[in-house]
Amino acid sequence: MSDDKVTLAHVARLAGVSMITVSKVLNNKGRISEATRARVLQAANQLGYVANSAARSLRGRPTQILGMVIPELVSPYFAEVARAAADSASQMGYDLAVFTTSRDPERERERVGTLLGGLADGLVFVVPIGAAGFLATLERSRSPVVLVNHFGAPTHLPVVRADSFEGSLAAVRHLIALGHRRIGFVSGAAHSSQAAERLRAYRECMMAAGLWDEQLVRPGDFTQGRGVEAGHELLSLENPPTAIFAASDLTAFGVIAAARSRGLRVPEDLSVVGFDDIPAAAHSHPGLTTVAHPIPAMARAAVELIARAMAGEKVRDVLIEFPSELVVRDSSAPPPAPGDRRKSP
Amino acid sequence: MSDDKVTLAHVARLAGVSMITVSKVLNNKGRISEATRARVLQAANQLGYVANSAARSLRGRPTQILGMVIPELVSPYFAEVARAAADSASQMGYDLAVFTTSRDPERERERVGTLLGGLADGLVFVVPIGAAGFLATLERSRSPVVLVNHFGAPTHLPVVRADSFEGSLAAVRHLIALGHRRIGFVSGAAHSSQAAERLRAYRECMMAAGLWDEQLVRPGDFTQGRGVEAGHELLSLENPPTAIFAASDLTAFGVIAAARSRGLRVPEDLSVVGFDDIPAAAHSHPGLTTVAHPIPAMARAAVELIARAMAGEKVRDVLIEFPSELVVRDSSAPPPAPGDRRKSP
DNA sequence: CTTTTTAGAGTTAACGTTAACCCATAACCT
DNA sequence: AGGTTATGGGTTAACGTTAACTCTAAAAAG
Repeated sequence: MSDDKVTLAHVARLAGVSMITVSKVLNNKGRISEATRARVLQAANQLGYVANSAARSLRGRPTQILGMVIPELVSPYFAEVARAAADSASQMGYDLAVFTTSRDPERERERVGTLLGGLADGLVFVVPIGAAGFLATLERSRSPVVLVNHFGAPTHLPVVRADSFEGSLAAVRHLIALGHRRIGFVSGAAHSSQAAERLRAYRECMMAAGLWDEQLVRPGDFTQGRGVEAGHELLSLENPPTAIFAASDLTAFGVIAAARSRGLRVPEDLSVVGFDDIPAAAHSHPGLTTVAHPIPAMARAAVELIARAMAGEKVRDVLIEFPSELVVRDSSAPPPAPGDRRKSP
Repeated sequence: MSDDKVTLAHVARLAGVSMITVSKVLNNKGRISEATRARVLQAANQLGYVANSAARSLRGRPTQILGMVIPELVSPYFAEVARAAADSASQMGYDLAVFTTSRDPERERERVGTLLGGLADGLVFVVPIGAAGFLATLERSRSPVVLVNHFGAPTHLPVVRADSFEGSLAAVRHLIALGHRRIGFVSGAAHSSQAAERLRAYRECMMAAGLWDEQLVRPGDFTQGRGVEAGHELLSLENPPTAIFAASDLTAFGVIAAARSRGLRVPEDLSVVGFDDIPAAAHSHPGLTTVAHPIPAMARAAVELIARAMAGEKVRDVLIEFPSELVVRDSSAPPPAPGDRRKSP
């Protein structure tokens, strides 16, 4: 009942021809008579033959597969990136093989090797926090590689990324324009260059407006849980903020949860702005004011860049940067009039 | 500057040893002197050597990679399944390679072949609408395979799935218990067996309660857009429903949007219940009453099953079914008192 | 001082597929 | 008839890696 692997040899024997003939039929190469072709296809079907892609790719054939290495799929941001890329790839006739690495550098290296070592024709590498230590290796590789959201060490590899600075600037300016003077900030993970950009924008803007106060900045890690903690920390200050800018939407949700648990209303008592514009931001109540990365556009650009590289085009040193954009929803409003604010316990 | 692929041979030449020695060092096999080992590692590093996984797997070595073939990542349900599986796999020391097929049967076959043909040690196949036509082929394969959410033709392959019937029953009963008598239903995609189960539960429950009316059932396709349309259709009936059960959360959001655009409040004027419990369901306003599949548990079960199969255990004919569960939030409430309801234009 | 053991390295062959040739046969020219 | 060209198909030799041996020299045992 259960054969082992079915190989070309099995099909060939059943069809009464050589392996090569089978290979030619299956790849539509060379000249084969209709009769032989039919016999081979029938035999292949009967045996349930499926080509061994490892052997095939070892022989140097393109696989029509694009690889993606991404830190994780758990956070909505990365999930969005993966699905957008899968979409774009599919539209261009490629399939996307998505690998997660849990941010383990050893795994990153391995997975990149797996993909470039024959499995995939090209690689989209979504750079994790802290960037990869083996970009040099990647540069040396002949295979087309595109880095997504790389902000680290300079490289000749093509990069597609979304700006975090301008969008963050817009967010803080928005809050200042609404009349806020005490604006808290919950930052992203320590080694994320995206997080650094967001903090830099906040700092620059606050300093320029003469509103800078180190107490208003709390470390974060992009998670919701940390948002809750940081929210409580900020709201416990003796001169608490009337608005909080969080470096991710999840963190912003955490801040909102913290505020509510203290009896504060959003946005009447506290304005909250997030970053990422994950789908939940639009569906939450109140709708979350946030900064959006154009993820589908980025994904499309990355896939297109890969395709161009595979077509032989030179893409060294290409850098495509997408602007981030402030999306104003309902979680930001003017600060409460002095004395009008509910006191948090 | 740019070498071609770096192979064992290159490393071997640089280190002044044979390829085999290099292989042994890199795989920690055989006896190698410390001096040689160090020399080889240094050479490998210097050249940026990465093993060619195609060749390696061709040779029969396990890859520590689990494959997942899934229709798409665009809908939150599938995205959740993928991320949960990646999580479980990672915890068990495996990596998950996720392939999307856009529901193209040809592609499914190809991708399954790619994965089983050396790339992956096992396969989690999330069965698309209408099931796969090549389960027989899969059954014959020696590689461990688990089907997720398979409801189609009987198979000996192990299956992990979530029930849709009981949860749907609970949802409709919940609405009836609240006092609703006119309960609409927007179904899922035509060929989805999950959708069929949900419809079957609705029909059975409504008939048992003497509330069945064919007019109240509208075809759907799991999308939000179709939810909007179907919502309008149902609310335009001369005797419109006071509650609508949608076969997916996205569709439910569409129904809510339709209701709001007609000036109806949810849940005061119209109760809405979804299915899936996607993350947005918890964050939306009002929180969506819905039926939850225990996706993380399913994913874990699937991965564990694969692991057991790889360990040699017999898993033929295993069927693990998880119950679905009604999650009551704020989008369902008693129907408005007669005459009290806002009229939709 | 010979024999046995063992550490350390190398040889051979094979995994499944296919590119690049090569070899028949038959049909077509001049 | 002798040569040329299609046509249909087979041979050979890799792709990069590694399992299972084999070989060598030196250390340990007798």
